[in-house]
Amino acid sequence: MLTQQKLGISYDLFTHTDTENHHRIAQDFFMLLLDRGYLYKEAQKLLYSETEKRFLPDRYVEGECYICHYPEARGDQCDNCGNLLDATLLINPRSKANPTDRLVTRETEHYFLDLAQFTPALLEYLESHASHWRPNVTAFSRNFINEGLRGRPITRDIDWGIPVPLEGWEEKRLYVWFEAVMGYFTASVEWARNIGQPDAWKQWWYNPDAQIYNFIGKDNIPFHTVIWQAELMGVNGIYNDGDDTPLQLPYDVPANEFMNIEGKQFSKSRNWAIWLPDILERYQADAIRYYVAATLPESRDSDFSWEGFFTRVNNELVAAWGNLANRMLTFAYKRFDGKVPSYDALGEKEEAIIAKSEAAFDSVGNLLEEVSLLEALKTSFDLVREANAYLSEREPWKTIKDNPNDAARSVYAILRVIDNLKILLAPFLPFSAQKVHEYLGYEGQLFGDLNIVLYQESTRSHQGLVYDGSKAVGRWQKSNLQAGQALREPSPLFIKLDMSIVDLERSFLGAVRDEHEIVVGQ
RNA sequence: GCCGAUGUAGCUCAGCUGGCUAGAGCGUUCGACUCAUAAUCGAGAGGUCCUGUGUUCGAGUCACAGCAUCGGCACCA
Repeated sequence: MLTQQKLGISYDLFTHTDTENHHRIAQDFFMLLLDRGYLYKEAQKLLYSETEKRFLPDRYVEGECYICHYPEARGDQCDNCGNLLDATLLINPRSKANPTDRLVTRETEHYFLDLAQFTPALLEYLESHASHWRPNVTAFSRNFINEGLRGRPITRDIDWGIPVPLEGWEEKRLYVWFEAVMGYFTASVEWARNIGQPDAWKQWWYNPDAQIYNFIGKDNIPFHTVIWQAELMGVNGIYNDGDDTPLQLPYDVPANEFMNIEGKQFSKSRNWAIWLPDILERYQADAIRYYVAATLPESRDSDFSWEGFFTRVNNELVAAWGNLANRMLTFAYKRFDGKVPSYDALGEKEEAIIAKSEAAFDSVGNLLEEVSLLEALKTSFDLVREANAYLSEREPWKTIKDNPNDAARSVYAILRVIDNLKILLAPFLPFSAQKVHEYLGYEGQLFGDLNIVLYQESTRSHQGLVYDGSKAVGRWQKSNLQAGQALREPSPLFIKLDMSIVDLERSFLGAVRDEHEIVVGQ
């Protein structure tokens, strides 16, 4: 949470799934689905470890492949012949953790979510959203459904997690994926209660105008486009006192592809990773945010490289936007008596560039809504470049000598464009937006505060990251910058990076980490 | 193996329902400027649009086949 706070990622409420609230609602979901006939019971055979006294998931099992007789086949798939396997058919199955352990096949009973019942409704849901979804998400989900939905077990023989609320099922728990996605719902209920308006969550879930977006990685697509929808359809009307407004389904599930590091996949265990708490000690949050946003894997996998970080931060963020803001704020502060210049009238060029920056509120706003974040960022940066080009043409540093009014007009126009850009870029660069806001002489904070709050329930407590917007003055609105407004003394928005960071950061990749030096974020 | 996505300048990526003399940013070359963190501005060079076959007056865009990368394939969260 500390890391998210430092990065400026805001949530109305970022909470846990191990709360009483979440447990209670997840159990209510389960019972309602059961009552309505969307769950069924079935016995299945699984491998059981007599020493560990528990059933082992396939991934913890190895044995001889019953197809090609490769001796090291995994429980779910054989790496030699590539076939998907049934773990209970493995020859001489053994536990990975404990190879001498004897595994036996035992029968166990579980509840299954009967996804097949939802097939027509799910397909209809998909088709009605396909036009604004990313192609991969739609195609993948459609295919997942058309392959035929099977019942999915939603309970497990484990001793941690949410208890199954039925007599005789005390030894079993709800399957994590069945209940984890409910966090979207349960968190909103918790939030409503926390702010003292227990029904406020309905403005998301029972409001046909609300649009729910779930941001995920591509590996989680079916959970967020099929299973969660089925669960929601199944509990339609829950907690709504007989009102027949339908429970809202996600409007968009903009799954991202994967971001690699220096050409290879992230791996925590091999420390092929970037530790946010670490790099937040060394770099500005906005620099990190800029690079990640600019290389976001929106439609294909992308790569986080330190050389890329270095060049994009220096040549784009610092050189284009940071420099534009700094050069004009400094110029105005030094040459116009520390004030936003006064001018008699704006010329055509000034009107044009201001109008263009104002029009961007619509275009960038729309791009953000459709989650075209790369394009949204690019659109704002195009404007930055245009502002720089305008300055080269108008040259206020020259005109100020013999035509101060002309210079004033130019500087005013660009300050106003900068004021607009501050807001247009704020979703990406909130911290530097705040700086620009202050240098321009405004009061107050653009964004509210992110607080880490301790919540007490009857038997336990948990922390939440909570956004308090009461002090926020930032709005998605055009600038109304007043001539004569007193500026504050500016300084550069961003720190220019030294080339040495590239080799330095690369040297940390894959190296042994000294755990004592880790700044733990959460 | 099956399914899906992706494959376009050195790098990162746009190109929706076929009309492109294939675009942008960065890098690179040349020139200009000096208000600014040696930042900025202008001009130029740079591409058998993964491969092959086909449909079409016309294909980066459609179809089929293949190759490569990534993900999913249901008890891993």
